[in-house]
Amino acid sequence: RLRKWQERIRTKDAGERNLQFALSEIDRMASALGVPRSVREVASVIYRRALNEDLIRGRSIEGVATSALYAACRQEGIPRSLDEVAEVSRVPQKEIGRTYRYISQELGLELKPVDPKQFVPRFASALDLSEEVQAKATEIIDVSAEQGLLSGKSPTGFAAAAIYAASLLCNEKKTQREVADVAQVTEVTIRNRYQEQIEAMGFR
Amino acid sequence: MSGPADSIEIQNVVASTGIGQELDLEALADDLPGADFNPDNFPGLVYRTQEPKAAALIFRSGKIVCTGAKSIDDVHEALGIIFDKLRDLSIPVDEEPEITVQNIVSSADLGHNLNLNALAIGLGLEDVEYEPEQFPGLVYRMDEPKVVILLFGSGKIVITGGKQTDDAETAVEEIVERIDALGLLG
DNA sequence: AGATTACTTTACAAAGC
DNA sequence: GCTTTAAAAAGTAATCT
Repeated sequence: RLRKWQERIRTKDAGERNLQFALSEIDRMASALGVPRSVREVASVIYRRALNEDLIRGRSIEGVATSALYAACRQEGIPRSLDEVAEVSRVPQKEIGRTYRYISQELGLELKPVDPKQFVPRFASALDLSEEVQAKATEIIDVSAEQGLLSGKSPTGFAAAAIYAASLLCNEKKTQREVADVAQVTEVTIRNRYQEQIEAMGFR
Repeated sequence: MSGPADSIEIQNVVASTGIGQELDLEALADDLPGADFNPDNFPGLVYRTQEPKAAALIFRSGKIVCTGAKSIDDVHEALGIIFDKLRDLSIPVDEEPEITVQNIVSSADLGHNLNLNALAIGLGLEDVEYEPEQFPGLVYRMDEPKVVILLFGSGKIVITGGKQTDDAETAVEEIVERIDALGLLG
């Protein structure tokens, strides 16, 4: 009985240490990504829920913690791409995506697909673009999405192309390379999306 | 009436069987021209048939997995060729080993572009996986028939997980009905 | 700036780590 | 969980000319 008692304490301590580690990792990654404190708290709640539902069995703590943060960013409307999250995590992108899909399903998060518009303010400010360009990019996304061009396309690539197009239209030109770098997509993707969007806008 | 169901094409059939006899894969790898056997990588020996085109994974236990065939008839034909090759090597093979179809992969065309965003919400986020950052297709798990459907913006779809020949047709009729009910089918 | 090749997702069996 | 095999869908990416 004494053994059992000691084991319970040991297990409890180990669990407590794991939880502390996960929460500190969420904090570290959130800082590196520059996400607000409120999002870290949402991420912590998601992680604790995953822990209570026993979703961590067979998965790495770091993987679940990273996925919780990725999900929290989406839930709060300030998404980070999987690439960005993977950069500050020690878990490979593929595992983060897989774990996210799993906890999202099991916890019934029911997050809507990422809206490309939500990347515009962050990408545009990283490129020192004006409010005018942001508004134009947002308009381009709305118009081209309404014409069915968004289905199956990566939200970051879609946002990047719209920002590139808007920068040209507003005479604040950024090169495809510059936009590609902040959005973590290739110039080829920007070129392909840009052509479709310009046509949808009735330009060209 | 030509509808989406008429566009269904079987792309791949996965089946399993067994010859009821243990095998020495090292010896078989030497006797079967074109056989690939890397036990360090994978315990199965890989053997490909040209006509019909298929790939078989042959295991030490005598169990065999056949994949890559374009029809159930092709599966039987390809496995028949393999059974005969083994018999030619004086390996006793059951008269008519039972062949079980494990999975049929089909493609089809709904004939209209799809708004995957609206579809994800309309079909119910709880049954749908749509992460365009990771993959351009929307993943829909259907209970009856029990299949998984990948839907793309072009209206082209993939149906997989079915074991019956008509699972794909039933699934296509069902998904068309559900999409239409949402008013999301052109 | 193309073209090519390759990787992402789904399902499934097999034997073994 | 992973390993291997096959095939489709469409998007993205790396590499070469």
